[in-house]
Amino acid sequence: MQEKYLPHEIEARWQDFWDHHHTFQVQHNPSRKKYYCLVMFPYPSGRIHMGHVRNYTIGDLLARFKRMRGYQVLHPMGWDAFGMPAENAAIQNNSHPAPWTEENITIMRSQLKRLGFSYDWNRELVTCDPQYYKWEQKFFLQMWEKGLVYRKESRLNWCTACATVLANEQVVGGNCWRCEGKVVQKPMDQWFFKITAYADELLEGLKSLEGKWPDRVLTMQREWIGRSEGVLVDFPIEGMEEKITIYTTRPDTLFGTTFMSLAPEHPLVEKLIEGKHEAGVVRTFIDKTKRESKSEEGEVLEKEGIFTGAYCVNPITKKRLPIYVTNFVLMGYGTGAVMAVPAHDQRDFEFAQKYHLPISVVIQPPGKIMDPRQMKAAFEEEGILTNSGQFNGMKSSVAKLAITDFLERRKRGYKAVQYKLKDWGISRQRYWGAPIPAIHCGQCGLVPVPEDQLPVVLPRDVQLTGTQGSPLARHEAFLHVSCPRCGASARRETDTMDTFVESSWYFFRYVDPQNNQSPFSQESAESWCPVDQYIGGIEHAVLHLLYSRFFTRVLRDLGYVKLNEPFERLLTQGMVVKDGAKMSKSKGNVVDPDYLIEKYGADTARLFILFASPPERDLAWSDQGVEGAFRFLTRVWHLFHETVNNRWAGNQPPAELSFWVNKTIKKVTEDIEENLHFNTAISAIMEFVNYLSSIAPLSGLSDSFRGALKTLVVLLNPFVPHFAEELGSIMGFQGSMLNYPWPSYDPKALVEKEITVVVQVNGKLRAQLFVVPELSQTEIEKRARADEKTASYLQGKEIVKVIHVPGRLINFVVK
RNA sequence: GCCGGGAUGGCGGAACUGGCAGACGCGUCGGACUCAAAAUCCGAAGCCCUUCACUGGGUGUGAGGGUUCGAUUCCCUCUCCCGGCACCA
Repeated sequence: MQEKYLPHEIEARWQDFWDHHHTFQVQHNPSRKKYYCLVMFPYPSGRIHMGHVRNYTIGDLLARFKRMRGYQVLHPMGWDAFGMPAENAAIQNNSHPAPWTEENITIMRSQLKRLGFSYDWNRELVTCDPQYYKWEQKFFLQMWEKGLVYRKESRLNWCTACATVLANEQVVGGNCWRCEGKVVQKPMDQWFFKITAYADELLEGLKSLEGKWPDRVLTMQREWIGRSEGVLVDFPIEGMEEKITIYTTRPDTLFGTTFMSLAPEHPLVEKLIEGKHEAGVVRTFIDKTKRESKSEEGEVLEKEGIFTGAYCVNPITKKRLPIYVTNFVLMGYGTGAVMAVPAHDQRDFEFAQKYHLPISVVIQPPGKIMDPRQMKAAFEEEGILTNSGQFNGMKSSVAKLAITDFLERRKRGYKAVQYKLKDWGISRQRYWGAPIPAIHCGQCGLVPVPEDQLPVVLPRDVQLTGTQGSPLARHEAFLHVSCPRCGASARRETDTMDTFVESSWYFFRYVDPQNNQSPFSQESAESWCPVDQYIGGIEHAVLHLLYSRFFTRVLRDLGYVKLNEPFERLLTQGMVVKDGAKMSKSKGNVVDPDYLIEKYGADTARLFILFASPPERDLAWSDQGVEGAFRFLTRVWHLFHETVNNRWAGNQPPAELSFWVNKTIKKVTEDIEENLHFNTAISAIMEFVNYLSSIAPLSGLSDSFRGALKTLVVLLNPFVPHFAEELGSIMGFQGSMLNYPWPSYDPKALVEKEITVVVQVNGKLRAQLFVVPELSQTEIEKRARADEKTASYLQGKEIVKVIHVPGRLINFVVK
């Protein structure tokens, strides 16, 4: 055994060993229990950063631990390879996204290998591979057939100078981020996935994840879906056939409606103002609002509106209500029309005050009378109905039902459920993505690409300019096709899919990645899915995780899988921060993983990351902390070195050695398995090492001491695998430590022979007694009183009460 | 504004079900080794006061209050920090 701990030599050797012995390859075996451990796959952006290292270290620890616990573990890795950075880099370097992506993958793969992660590299997948996105195109066609895909006009950011669609984050202050050209809202036909068809199910499904996913992720998804129950109510328009339908969650306030608010884009507006002298000003107002509505994020605009000259009628009171177009009603939610109840809705209240519209109180707080003239704000809580005809005196909750019922019976209103969730727009006017398999035919309209023509391969021979729109639209060979239905010459769809589509199902492909007959066999999916532990950043709390849940249900309904939820447990790890900020190039506070590996080795990096904080919290980087981790490994190394070289003379292991061994096994096992608190597991190992070092001189030659070292090596294995493999082989383990079972502990060995009982007087610590666990209260009390210091506090006092917590403390309450 | 999460030494963090607060690590200080330094090893330490010293006492988990023999832990009020949502009718 080397005297010095030489991480590089050890790590290279064991990485080779694992490679040659195919240690990480896994084939499903129905007789063994399975564990699918997945970390969110990376975008191949260039090099691995500390966030990746943290993410993958946590996954690797669990994968190795579970394997030692007797599971067959699926632990795959791949690349989320489509996306804009590749395209931007290509534009900048006048090259192509493919080689850029491939080079990055090569670099990052070798970095991951140097960190010693236990991936089954045979299952590696790359989403820009036609053999991958082929199946995605197939899903698209099947979803289309099922009515889950549709086209709709929607407004996009359009740079007039580049003739390109921009993502929201590429619009800077109303201008293009690249050329600073003017950005306008351009309506374009877009492809959508009908995720709203699953809104209720996606919401309901969250219940089954309680306790297994972080609460805040569940809350965020719940709010994002944003379900509300209410009523659609029809308001007849004076002098017109049409009605205005509004959505409200407060039918109990219906009697308090004093005007009507329409969104500027509401389809009835034009009809309402037609031929009226208000038409001109209303149009001007709408134009102005459209320009301003792209307001800065988070800013609440001053409420404004304009009277249309038209009136509608409250279906229940028959009162005549002026119709306004306002800048605060959203077309995208509900019906784009709102019954305005200024007394009980703050927005309507502000608007009514500004434009001197009547305020009518119909809900009174219990035991109070509100006067509209005195009100400073709307009363939005529930209360007792007033000025509401036959519903007077009812509580809001009761009146809601009663009024809804009343409206339904007269066919003036209907119960309705609304969601904030919108359908998923998947069209991207971008080159580097999976082509949408559709054809535009002059005769037949939109025609799906026949399945046997998949994949629709993204052509490689394009020039990216960043202007003039998608290069696919100029690629003659790609563009021109004959219509699969009528044979006429037709045009291929040039939009590509949102890259979130690839990541919505990659976890299924891993179970059977080489399958060229189907996306994956049902059998493999049933064997491995769901993912038992999913690990990734909180930034995906809504989008990626929601889309994956949606896709899983779609694939279930298409007959591919039998599950509802793809990810059984979710761990969202915190950021890696340094000097109080997230590591980033612009802040200049990045620590390069390669540098770390060169200086200390992968095991030190892994140990520090796991030790520095619990996984869900942010990790504060500390160079000295890394030193500390390295120092710990060196200390352990020396402990083994001295032992195998018989440097210690003693052969008398203390009685409590077995207690220590068992206590440490218990603590480490439970911390990993139950709480995923790796930092405390490591501190338990450190305490164990400290103890072993302290007894080494008197017991280093004994078998039980050497046995304890063996246990230590096994416990260290998931954390610092190269290190543990090396010490394991020195201690006589054959092959990889991964094939050795995780140790169990003996509960009998955990029973202590002597315990500490704390003596308190009025809750203040005064003495400690060292006693056998079974000692009676009377005896403990006697000994406590015999203690000199305790006695001095009891002197001259009356003992009111004695509290004895067995095995812990005795407390004298005195006066 | 609404909804979450959090606040513990100089720092990262620990503490079972309400029972010795500060485990473990970093940093600091003192000592050993060394010509010297680094590395390593041993030891000290929440803070304040007290004692020549041994010691002794008080106080302490963001602030204030409450429940309890006993509160980092439970309840109420407040402050600050982080995250999410934000005209959603």
